[in-house]
Amino acid sequence: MASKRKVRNLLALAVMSYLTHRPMHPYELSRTLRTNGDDRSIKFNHGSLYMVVGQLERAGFVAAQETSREGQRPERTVYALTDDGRREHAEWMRELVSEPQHEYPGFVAALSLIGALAPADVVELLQTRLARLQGQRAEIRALVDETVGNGVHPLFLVEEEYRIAQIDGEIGFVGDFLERIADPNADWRRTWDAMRAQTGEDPSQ
Amino acid sequence: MASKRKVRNLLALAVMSYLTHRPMHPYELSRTLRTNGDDRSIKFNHGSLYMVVGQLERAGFVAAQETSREGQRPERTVYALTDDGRREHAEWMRELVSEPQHEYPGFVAALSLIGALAPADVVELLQTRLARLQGQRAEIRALVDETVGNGVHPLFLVEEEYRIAQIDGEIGFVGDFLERIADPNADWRRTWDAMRAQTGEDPSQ
DNA sequence: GGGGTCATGTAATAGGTTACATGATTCT
DNA sequence: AGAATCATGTAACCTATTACATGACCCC
Repeated sequence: MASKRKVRNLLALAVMSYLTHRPMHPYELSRTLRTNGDDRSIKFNHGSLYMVVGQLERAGFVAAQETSREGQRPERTVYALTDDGRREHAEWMRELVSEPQHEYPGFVAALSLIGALAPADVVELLQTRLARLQGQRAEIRALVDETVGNGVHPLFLVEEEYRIAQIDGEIGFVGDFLERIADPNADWRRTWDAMRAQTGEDPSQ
Repeated sequence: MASKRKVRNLLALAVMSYLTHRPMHPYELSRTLRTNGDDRSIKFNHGSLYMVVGQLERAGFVAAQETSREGQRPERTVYALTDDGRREHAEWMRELVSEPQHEYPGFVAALSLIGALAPADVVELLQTRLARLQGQRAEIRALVDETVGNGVHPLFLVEEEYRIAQIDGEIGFVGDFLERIADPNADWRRTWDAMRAQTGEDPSQ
């Protein structure tokens, strides 16, 4: 099922999404994505956009429609979604919503190698993380509240609610982990120290 | 702070981590990563490993130490961590543990564009997701329990506990979201339908 | 009317994945 | 002894990011 999509970059999904409504030229897409704040959810930079549009064109999901000129600005190529593109877009969306994907966040990588650090250090680092997580949570909450205050329905910010749920899960995990290793006599802490003694690590780093 | 690391690929972090203990040649690294199950936490494929080792060498974090030959097998270059490499490794680990990074999971992208799908459909898709999340959770739990049953201390699987915490957060979120849109007369559901009527979407897809 | 910034895109470079290649070992 | 798989690496090909380029508009 995890089909071999011809274009995998999620920016392409956003492009197809906007082209569902009406044809646009790349720069307009770029603007729209930025002002809609989609760049909080999808990695985006100016250069990649043109690349992605090119890929979509080669894949037959969008087609150049006309090249218009307005005032004395350079010519712009307007792209429209093809029928194939419409199908691809819907299918991809459905897949993303229904099938959890295996991903590789940096924190997971670090956790899997955490034995390399001294537990006393890790306690400090995790406390820092905890504070920052709480800060991020507050920022997101503020952003959502402000936007909703301006009359936007929370449905349009549901991805931010998801982020908050993830942050809360992480805060819980970090708290638990800290409890297990903060006390120098705790089981986990002793195991950790013992392992590092074995492999001959410098206990101070 | 969020320094401009010369090598950003997380696979490089794992490589440096293993080279902390002793010098190895790339193929041995490859084997070790696989058998230790690090490929669950760090994206890994055979080809990238050689690339990453090359990058690390150019950056001065590892150095070719000797080329050994065993039996009639091809020659292998053994790499050792340099002092710079040791510093970089420790610093990077500390950064990853203490600073939450902004990342771009596929589900967030889909959520931010979710308005393109019909709410009735989304209900179904989310139910499917929920079931799969529960399946994944059970798999991870089983893996952890089995490994711990074999005498491995749970400290060495802490990244899997983190995954479970994230999945639990996601399950909670999806459940809430479903409640908000499952009932055709719920506030969210009506907003959603109204928006789609405005932009003239086909209600059946 | 000159200095910023907006609008619009292309080109150069670096990063990552897949495919290919080849001798050694093991299995039947 | 031929087939399968392990061991080991290189090369070709995409993908993605950064840097460069250039005319228009706007402010003082």
